[in-house]
Amino acid sequence: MNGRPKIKDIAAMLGVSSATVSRALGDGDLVAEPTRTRIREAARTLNYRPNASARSLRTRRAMAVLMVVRDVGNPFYLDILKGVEATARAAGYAVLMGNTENDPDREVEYFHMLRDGHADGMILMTGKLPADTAVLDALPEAPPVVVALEMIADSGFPHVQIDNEAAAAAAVRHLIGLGHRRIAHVCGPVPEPMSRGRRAGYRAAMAEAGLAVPPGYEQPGDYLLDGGRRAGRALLALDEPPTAIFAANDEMAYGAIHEVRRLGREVPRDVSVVGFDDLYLSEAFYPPLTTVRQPRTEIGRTAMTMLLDILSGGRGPRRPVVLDTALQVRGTTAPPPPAGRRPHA
Amino acid sequence: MNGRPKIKDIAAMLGVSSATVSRALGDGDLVAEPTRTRIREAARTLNYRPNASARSLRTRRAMAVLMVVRDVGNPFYLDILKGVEATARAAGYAVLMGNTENDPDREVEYFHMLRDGHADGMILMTGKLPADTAVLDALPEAPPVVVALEMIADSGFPHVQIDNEAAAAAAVRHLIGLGHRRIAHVCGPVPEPMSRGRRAGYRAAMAEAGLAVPPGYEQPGDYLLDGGRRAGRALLALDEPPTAIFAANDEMAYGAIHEVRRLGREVPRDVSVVGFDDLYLSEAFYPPLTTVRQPRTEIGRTAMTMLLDILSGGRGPRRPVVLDTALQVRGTTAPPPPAGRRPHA
DNA sequence: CTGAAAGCGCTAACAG
DNA sequence: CTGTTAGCGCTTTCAG
Repeated sequence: MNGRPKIKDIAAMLGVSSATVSRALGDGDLVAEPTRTRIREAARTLNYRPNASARSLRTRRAMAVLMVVRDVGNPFYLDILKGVEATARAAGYAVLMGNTENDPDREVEYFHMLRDGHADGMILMTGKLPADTAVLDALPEAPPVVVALEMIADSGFPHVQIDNEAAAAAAVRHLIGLGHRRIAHVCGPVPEPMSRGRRAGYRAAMAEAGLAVPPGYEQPGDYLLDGGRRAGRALLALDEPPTAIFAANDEMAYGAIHEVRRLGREVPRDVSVVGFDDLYLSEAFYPPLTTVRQPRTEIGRTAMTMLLDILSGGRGPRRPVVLDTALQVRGTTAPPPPAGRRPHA
Repeated sequence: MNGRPKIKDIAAMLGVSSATVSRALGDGDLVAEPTRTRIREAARTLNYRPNASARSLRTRRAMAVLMVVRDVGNPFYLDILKGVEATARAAGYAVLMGNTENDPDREVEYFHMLRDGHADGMILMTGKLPADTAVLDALPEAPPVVVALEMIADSGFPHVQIDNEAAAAAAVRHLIGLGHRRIAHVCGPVPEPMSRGRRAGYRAAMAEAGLAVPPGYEQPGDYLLDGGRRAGRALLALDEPPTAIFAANDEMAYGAIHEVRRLGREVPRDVSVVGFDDLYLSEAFYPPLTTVRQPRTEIGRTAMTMLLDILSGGRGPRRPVVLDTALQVRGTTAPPPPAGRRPHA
């Protein structure tokens, strides 16, 4: 049989109408048992599969969702994608990858794809909405969009996230508990709510322990390796360098550790380091990285579940869904060096 | 304007036919200049976007490709995805993610998606074709499929890959050059051509240097952290443990290093380790991992470029495209310990 | 250069 | 329970 078979072919071959075939192939039992099995068998023999666009055009459902991130190359998104994919797939949805690279044009483009029927819904992980609000206005009142991880102020979209502030505070308290008093923080880009949240947690934990945050103890960062390196270098160059560093993500923690070592200090002997994310293979690092674990797969799963709910008529949760984090205490944290042996010795 | 505008709306509003609108919005200059701009402006004002399914149904092109991997959660695929995405996007194609997890049903499913018009082409990175050949038979004679990275025997599909054997041999030669003579290999799953290739390279380099591969020096592995750990443990337990280990991928190299350290040896002082892949952040590892770098982004770019060629009528390269690898010599390799100080001392 | 008309393959009224 | 009919929104002959 050349050229994929269509419903019409099956109908003709079996002497029924195409409507009957369509119904027989669907869920309900709107078709009498004998014909139904005949039709299904014929379909299987012919290796029939409904044409995707024809069906979508008719039903107005693409059976696809769009997962939009800032950088597909970032390992952070992997497990989230995994959770999204598994949940989507179980519900019969395909997953389209969107990558914005912070390009406003692309950000808009993906919203367009929603409107033009490429996808039925979107999971947004870029931390912002297109500046060009025309796109948003063109969407229906309750667009099938779920925001994951990153707060978008006043977006009104349902979202799933973690409590960055609480998690960061817990990480810093761990360091304080070990006896550290000079604890520095490598921030993420501070315009972003996520970075601010983690910094707020750092500040809160310091304040609650009566510890000062000396000038230079809050280093700017970009969530990248090099930013971590720069911050590490700057911190060790201070007159009173910290004995512990809390980095806003694992990648910067790696960078900081790298630099600390390059300058002849040891981790955690001279300087303790805590990260945030618990990347794949962070446990394989040496020493294994102490870090805040985010339930990434579950974030993906939850976001997709929320989206599915919305797509089937639900409104989605009215308040943010907050998932639990857990501090993974591993090998990069230890009590501070004895007072006589400052790391800058 | 409620409800997305369609061509008909624009046509009515401007007093032209919908055919004219369609043409004006297309590429060619089949429409007189004045009307053409009028139409385009109207479209922009209305925020018009053609309906994806309607267009696909008519043109028989989904403008989407499918990238199928065995495990979306594996960081290895990240940069490849990045290359695919960038190239696809530039050509106006969306990227659908496929994840098989080695499930034969899913493998088949993605081929179906090709046939039913969900996607126009596929980049296959699973290393195998569905066992159920019926699916394949149903495809056109030259299906728009490109195989990346993994050999599929006799598939006949164009493919892009690296020379696993040569790259592995180069890695082992590096160890030999440092003076190592007792070099072990942690294999990937040996049924896979990729794993066999790397093992073949290991054997070839050993043979060419006149070095023996004692029993137990070829450890089975699974490309996962734990497999690396197990292999590392087994190797150090040998009567004559190796002074160097070549792992078939970075992840197992990490596992092996982890275990070597747990047993009180140092890397590279007592044991040198070489990986394969050069994962994101492998340079941030401590010590930075010596490994074989694969041009992952380029692999993705190349595969997608080949696919685009096929989709526009080309036949694709008749012979495999082989991209270059490069050994990254970093911190986990060093000359072997002096004879008196065997690692099992 | 533009319009009229057909039709991609499917599903959903509406009848019977 | 099944058939007839219409139409989703677009592109593309075919005429003019």
